[in-house]
Amino acid sequence: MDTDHHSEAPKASVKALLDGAFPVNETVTVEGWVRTRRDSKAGFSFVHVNDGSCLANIQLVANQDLDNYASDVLRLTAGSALRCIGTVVESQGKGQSVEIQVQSIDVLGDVEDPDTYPIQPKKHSYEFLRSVAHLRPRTNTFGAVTRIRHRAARAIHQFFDDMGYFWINTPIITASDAEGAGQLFRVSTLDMMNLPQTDAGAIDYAQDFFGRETFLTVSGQLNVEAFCLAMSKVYTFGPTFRAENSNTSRHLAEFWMVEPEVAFADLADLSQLAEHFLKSVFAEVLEHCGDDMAFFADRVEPEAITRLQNVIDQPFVQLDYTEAVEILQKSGRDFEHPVAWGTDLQTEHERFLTEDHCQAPVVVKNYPDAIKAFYMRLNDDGQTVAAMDVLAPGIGEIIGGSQREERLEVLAKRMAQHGLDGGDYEWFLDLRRYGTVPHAGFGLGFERLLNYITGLSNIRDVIPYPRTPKSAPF
RNA sequence: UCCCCGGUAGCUCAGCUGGUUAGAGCGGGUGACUGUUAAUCACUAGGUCGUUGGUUCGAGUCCGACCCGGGGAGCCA
Repeated sequence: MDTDHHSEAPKASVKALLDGAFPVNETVTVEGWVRTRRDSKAGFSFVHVNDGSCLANIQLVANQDLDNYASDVLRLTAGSALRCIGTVVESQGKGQSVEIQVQSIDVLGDVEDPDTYPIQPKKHSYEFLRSVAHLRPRTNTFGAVTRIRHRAARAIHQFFDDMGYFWINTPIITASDAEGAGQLFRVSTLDMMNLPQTDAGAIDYAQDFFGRETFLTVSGQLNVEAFCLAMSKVYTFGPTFRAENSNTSRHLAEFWMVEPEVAFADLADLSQLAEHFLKSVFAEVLEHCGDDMAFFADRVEPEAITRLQNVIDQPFVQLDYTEAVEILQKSGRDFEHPVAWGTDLQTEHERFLTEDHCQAPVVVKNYPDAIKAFYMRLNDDGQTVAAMDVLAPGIGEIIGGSQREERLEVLAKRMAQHGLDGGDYEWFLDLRRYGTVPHAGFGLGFERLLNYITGLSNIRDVIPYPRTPKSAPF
């Protein structure tokens, strides 16, 4: 337990101390960053210290008889880093069960200019905190986000592991565009000031690093399908890149996506998987991040905890796209965008369905063929595909998925209709030539999930370093 | 990319229809007081009002352009 050769006292995280892992009268080493300091002229100071292990701080009580009381303790300000050796004692004050009676305190790093240190014990705007992304982990809010993000990621892996899925690390660099649109980040080592050209005057990508055009992945789905049709149950969980000029609170240029892919499964199996998946992750977060969730319920979104519990307790509402259109048309609402069968649901329509009509997560299934991607399975009606979106109140689309087109002829025809070059996708068609089976999968935006869990409304506040159009600092 | 809104002290903001030396709270410093809890009280330091043109006797305030940020829309996860 004692890995610190500077002292004999075992290191104690703030979380362990407040959990009662160290008995009263034990001598421990506490390390962390000062949040607040209050001095008593009776001859001692209270120093609240946070080490990120939990939301709460540990209170140090430092007496004036310490050698460095005047020189160091009285000069501690928010953000100072310290190591302290002290005794666990029952607190004489209210607000905490135990505190540390300091035996020695060592300032590891003071704050150069306390007057301009950005993180103060006060409310800051999220916009301001984004401008100090390297310091915002020291705030209560971002610390809580960080712990919940970790727990949710862990819960996702746990869920799939329990269900017999394998985690597949699909490539970040890819030559294909899974969405069929020009929205990719180019990966190149060519000298942009001196681009090699072909005889025809085009850029000669044969001279580029990979000998062809390459991009950052927009989805691991196509690659993971190959493993699905061998391992049966697989998923990806990794960074994803979209070069869309989207300036909203729900879009990032770099985000993390979870994409399960299941063999021998249809759309009904998939929507059931999505529901179990979300419920499992929410339950895990509620169980393990109680303090952090209580913080969000108190400061950010009063319903943060209750709505997660409601999702866990209630079955998701299942709607056919056609049904959803009818509900919207009969709603009597004066929508800005008209509702018509054959057009995609607009944000205002999705919000009505999930926030007003159902007041719960909604699974909308079987969309018109024309508005969905080429790889989605054509239904027997010849007009719709076996696609589904899971819509969450306040967030909108959180999951998008489909049963995949496993029939070679139908897939080839759909690819041609979408103008996709068969050559780059021959390997994808191979999967339909050799032992094809019905299979299905979905994509979940990890940050959107975190927005829903925490109640934070901006996606830039649930990822450590947000990348958005015209913005990639730090 | 489109439509709105904004940019004043380290932070959060106020500053009316243009008018002398631009204000508050928090934070910082100093002092008082207290087993304190984002303590309290007093004093104090701190601002080329996003940039740049223009209108005017006079611009934080009005107009144009640009930069940056936010909200909404589209696209999507």
